Amino acid sequence: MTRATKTRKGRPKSELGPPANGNRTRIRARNEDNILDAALEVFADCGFKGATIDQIAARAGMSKPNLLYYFRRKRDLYLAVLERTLDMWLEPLSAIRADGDPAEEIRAYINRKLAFSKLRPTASRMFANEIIQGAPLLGTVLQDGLRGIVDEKAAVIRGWASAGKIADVDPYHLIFVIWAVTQHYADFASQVEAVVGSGLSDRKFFRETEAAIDHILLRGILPPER
Amino acid sequence: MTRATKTRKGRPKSELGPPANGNRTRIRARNEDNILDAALEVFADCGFKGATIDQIAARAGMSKPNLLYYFRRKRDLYLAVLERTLDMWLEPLSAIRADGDPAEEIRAYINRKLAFSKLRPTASRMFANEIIQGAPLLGTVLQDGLRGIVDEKAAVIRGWASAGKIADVDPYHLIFVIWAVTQHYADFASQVEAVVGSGLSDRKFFRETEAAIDHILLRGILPPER
DNA sequence: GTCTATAGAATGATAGAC
DNA sequence: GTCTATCATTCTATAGAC
Repeated sequence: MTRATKTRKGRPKSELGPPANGNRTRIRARNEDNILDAALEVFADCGFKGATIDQIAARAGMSKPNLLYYFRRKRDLYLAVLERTLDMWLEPLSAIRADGDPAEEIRAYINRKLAFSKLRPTASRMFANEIIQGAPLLGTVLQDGLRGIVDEKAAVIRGWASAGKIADVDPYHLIFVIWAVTQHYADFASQVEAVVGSGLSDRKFFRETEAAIDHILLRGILPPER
Repeated sequence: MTRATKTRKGRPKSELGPPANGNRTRIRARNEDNILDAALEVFADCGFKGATIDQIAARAGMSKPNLLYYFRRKRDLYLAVLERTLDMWLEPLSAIRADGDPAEEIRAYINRKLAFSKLRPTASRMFANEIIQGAPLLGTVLQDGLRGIVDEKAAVIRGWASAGKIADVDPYHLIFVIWAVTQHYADFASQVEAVVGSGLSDRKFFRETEAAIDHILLRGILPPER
């Protein structure tokens, strides 16, 4: 009775306005980009339910019905935004090379992930919002895409640990720690800003953050002379 | 024209139902607790805007108007929930002793914070939700209470570093790293669960997590023989 | 393709009986 | 203190003119 999953036809969802008779205009591409950019900001600031189509349309410089011409439903727009940035979110992990220098590969991974937090803090916050609430809309989409690549890279790191090239730490926890630390500076930027008055967009603060994280995760905080 | 900040009288907000003529019943205390417990769950799962009073009332086992008898506005309830758990959130940091053994104090702090993530994951997620969106409702309440204690403990940690008792790392970044890592296992539990199939409520996984975090943050991941 | 107008649903909050 | 009934608002989404 509840759970009325309405007309779910076999069509590729979350896509396109009316099936045009052959038009793939440049104006469409530009408007869709504008909408996705605007939606990212608003969803990150307000969450899915808190964001309104009016807000997003205003920020994209168009009317609400006009926006709904490109994305028929709010949920379609939400998922389109997440999917557009998913590759960027995964890329730093994918780039880990099994044949590189272990410590240097991990340091480079940390730095790539921190660079993502600097360049795309809004995308990071939107993902964080979705995951904190249990990924109710993204569902298994992210999770499925995630587990495979994480397992693969965890095996690589485990190999390094077995060979004594790095300390013997659980590779999954190492990955979680790196995610946690690097994303913290994007997701909780308002708190960081409130405490120290700076964020990653400040070049000096970014360098200090990178140095501190690299030091702590690679060398720990015990004094040099043990 | 926009921004119609309506009748904001000088009354102490976020409090109590009708100014009773002297009743401070036990039933009130019990109902308020039930409501706050239910609200915590729903706000953490859905965010402020996504949560509905109906949902919270149903989970608390009462009707919507009855809930609104105790908390006149949704926002009042939201802030009451956050305030009720704020002390618990800050306690692990407050407990750091300047006269203890530095490395052991920091390890104990990490473990207290991780224990909080295990015992109160929902409260952690609700705070995370609020902060990710820029703390629009909590405003300066949390930030003011936070900065003082953080500055104080950062000075303690800096003293340890200057004395060579721990490595020379920026104390603020060390605190941020500890927050990030320990809270990750509560806030992003759905992601952790999706990747490794466990969470902090699993005793074995909790011990492994604690060991891995302690190792990485205290000793780093470079191999023992440098 | 873009707009105005509006339908239809959900929800925060109140009134008033009991 | 608790309930039913309801108002008023906000919002998603659609219809249809241009």
